[in-house]
Amino acid sequence: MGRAPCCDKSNVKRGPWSPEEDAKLKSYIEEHGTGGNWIALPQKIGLKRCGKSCRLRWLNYLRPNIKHGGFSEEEDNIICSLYISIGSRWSIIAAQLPGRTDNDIKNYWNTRLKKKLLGKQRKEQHAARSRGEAGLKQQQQQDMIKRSNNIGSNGSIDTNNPPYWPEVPVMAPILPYEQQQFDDKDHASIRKLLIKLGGRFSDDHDDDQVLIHEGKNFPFPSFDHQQFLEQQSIVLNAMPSTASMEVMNGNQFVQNHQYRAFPVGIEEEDMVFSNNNQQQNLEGLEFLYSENNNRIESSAGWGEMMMMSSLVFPPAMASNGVELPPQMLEEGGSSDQLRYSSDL
DNA sequence: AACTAATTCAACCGCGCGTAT
DNA sequence: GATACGCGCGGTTGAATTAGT
Repeated sequence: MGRAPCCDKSNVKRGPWSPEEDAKLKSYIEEHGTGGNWIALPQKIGLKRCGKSCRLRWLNYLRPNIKHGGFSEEEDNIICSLYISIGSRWSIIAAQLPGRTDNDIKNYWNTRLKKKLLGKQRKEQHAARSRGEAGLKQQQQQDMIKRSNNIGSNGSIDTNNPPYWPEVPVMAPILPYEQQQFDDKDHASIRKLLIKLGGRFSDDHDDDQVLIHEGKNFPFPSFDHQQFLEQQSIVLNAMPSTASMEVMNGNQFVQNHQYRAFPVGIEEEDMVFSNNNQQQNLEGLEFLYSENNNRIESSAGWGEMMMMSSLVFPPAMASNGVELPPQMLEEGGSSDQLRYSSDL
């Protein structure tokens, strides 16, 4: 035999609460309290609601000093810390965050925090894989330099032997959130990552502050965009678009720089587009360069332009152990091909 | 502007537990 | 000890909103 329902479902109102219902419930509880019996409460007030529904409405929305949204970094860290030690005990976690309800925290975790954390985790895995492929990439970089010689000093291209475009790597498709499976393995790996981060969502130091900046507010002058682009323009015309700072791999601060780009020697009007929209969207061709490992992290583009996503930067950084021949910089990196945004 | 997909979050559901009888 | 009942919790649903095409 099944469990008896807590109320007559056919005789109670369901769905969103009206302001009138809210007012009735709020004023009654503020004046008389709950009386220790939620089931009997709606009858006393004259509400056609299930007692459980009244309780939920009061606890999650009507009771005083409830905060909605706008979770702080500190709250994120508390949630993550507690999640490590006790798991999805939302009511206990909520008890540590004044003004927050278990329902709110649960929703926040499921819709945002978990995703944020999984994104961070996948980035770490990606970086780890890339470190393993460093040797192979170095070879590709040298190959690219050789092929770049086929760009003439006037910017024209030897069509029989065009500049090097590495093949686009086969990547696992990024599924929409609903199609991603957060099974026990994911749950375990999230916990593992959180433990690694010391229970904090953000792995910043106590005396450091993690800052996310975009566009012209980017405050880190130590990265020389002009020099960087001059070095890279053997392959690309590029201009800085946006930049951000984040923390990866525990304590290491990393600056990411986003650029708009197209190959050197290929002017905008020379690009082959499969439709007009792509031409209009040329400005949207972007890639993200990570100072951390001297490589492109990601890109956004259209149609044929997606080949950009596989570009490996020429070994301009000393850590690669390979240096660009000076004449390459002169040939490909002339200032008229380099567009630099002073807005940054 | 219209349509679709993705995201958010309030509300619902059913189960386990504690307590009164 | 057995039963009934209400409370509280975590998981899930679906409407509303927002973002993307």
